[in-house]
Amino acid sequence: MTIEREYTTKLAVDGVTIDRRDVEMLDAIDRHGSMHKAAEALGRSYARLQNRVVEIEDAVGPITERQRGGSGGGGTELTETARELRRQFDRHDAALGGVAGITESVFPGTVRDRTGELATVETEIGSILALVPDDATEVQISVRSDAVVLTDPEETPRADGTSLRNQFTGTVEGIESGDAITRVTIRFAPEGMIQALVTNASVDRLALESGQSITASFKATAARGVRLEPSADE
Amino acid sequence: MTIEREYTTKLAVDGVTIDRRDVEMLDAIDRHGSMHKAAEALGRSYARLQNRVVEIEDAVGPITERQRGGSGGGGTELTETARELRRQFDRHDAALGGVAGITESVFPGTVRDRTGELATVETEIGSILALVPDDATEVQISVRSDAVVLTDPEETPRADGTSLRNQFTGTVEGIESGDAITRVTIRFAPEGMIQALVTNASVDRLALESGQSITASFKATAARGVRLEPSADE
DNA sequence: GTTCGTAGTATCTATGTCGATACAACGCCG
DNA sequence: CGGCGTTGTATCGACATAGATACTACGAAC
Repeated sequence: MTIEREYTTKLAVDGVTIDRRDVEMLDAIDRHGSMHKAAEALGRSYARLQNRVVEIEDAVGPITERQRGGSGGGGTELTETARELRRQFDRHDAALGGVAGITESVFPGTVRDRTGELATVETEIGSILALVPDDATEVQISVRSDAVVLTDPEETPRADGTSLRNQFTGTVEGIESGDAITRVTIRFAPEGMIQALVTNASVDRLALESGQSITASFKATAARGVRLEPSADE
Repeated sequence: MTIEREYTTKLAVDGVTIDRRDVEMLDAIDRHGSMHKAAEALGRSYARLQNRVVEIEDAVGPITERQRGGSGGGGTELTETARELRRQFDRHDAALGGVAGITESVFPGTVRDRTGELATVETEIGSILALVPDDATEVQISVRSDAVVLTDPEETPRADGTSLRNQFTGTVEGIESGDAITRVTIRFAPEGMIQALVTNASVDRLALESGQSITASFKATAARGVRLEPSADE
């Protein structure tokens, strides 16, 4: 059973929800200069596409300047609003894509102390400071590998000079290098492991190799807890 | 125009795509012990719900043990597979929720050097090492505030002792404290700004206050570029 | 004033999803 | 042996979405 994490990106603006299809529509209008050509290029019906443009404009204001008649019969141009929507969508989509594509390290544990949404969670690798949902006590802490910072244990700054609240020292167990990015697997004392994504250059500078001692740090705000034992009976 | 970033969470397992509705269905079955009661509790029709269970099982194997007849008429229990699906979904959902809810700092810039997906991007605050799409040259770099590490400039480790490839020193401009988390805004020389999410405890330990000099660092793998000038004409 | 390619609008139809309904099959229990 | 509350299955209709089609309106260029 192979599980792939997926998602769909949306923007809720005023009254409407803009999805990928809408953004592709705006893109096509921008490229072709008319809604008719955009519809044809996308394989959509002109009528629906035009309706959708009006629907969005009713909610968020003008996203197009549409002209009928005139040289060439008229045409449609995007407004700056439309371009801003597209940029926002692309950024959000990239952020979500980052989450879906990146490995995470998972540590089951139990919540000890709590201050608001922040809590100390007891796990197999030690205490982790993380964001956890309000009512949870048994949780899984998950840490995105692109949030894990590696440092030489010798030079790791004193804990009070940084906002990296979680620091664990272990040994390098695996190194998988790509074109520019390397995935480093670090093993802690009993059986915990964490993965870190770092640039190849960082691998060189830290002179990482298997068996070496290394410190992995991550921020409390980058560690998220998910309630393990589910939903209370209602 | 207020824009809210939204998303829908999905898991693609073998042949099917499992969404929030499916997970809520599994949850209800688990709580009530039967598909009939689950359907009633969810306000769904039993027929559709049962069809969906079979549909999922055809793709991923048994997610329930269903018994008809017997004491109480029978009932339905979840398998461990179903529980694992639910945990995966919750983790993924939490990760996506983190992205959607967190502020990002955005820096427009132009790509200089590139090695695979990693590139040096020239921005208003200086050179940023970031992940950028293959064909882009004009990009927006966006940095999640929960990935920004704050350090005392005096104690900031030498750049070659860490995998934090991007370091910028500026002055604290704003501090907004919540129950447990504080959002710190840092201003760089000309006009660039970045936001960092840190624990309140970190604010204390770094003795953060407005006007103070501070170093903000983030990993190259946590900085993502989005193509600004869109899609090539086709 | 005719032409042309566009915008704008209304209506019909196909499609897919889901609830509603009805009924058979099952097996323990009294 | 009948009752009961399940699972299992088939069919119908409601609803929303979108394509297909047809027609009007527009305005510069020729």
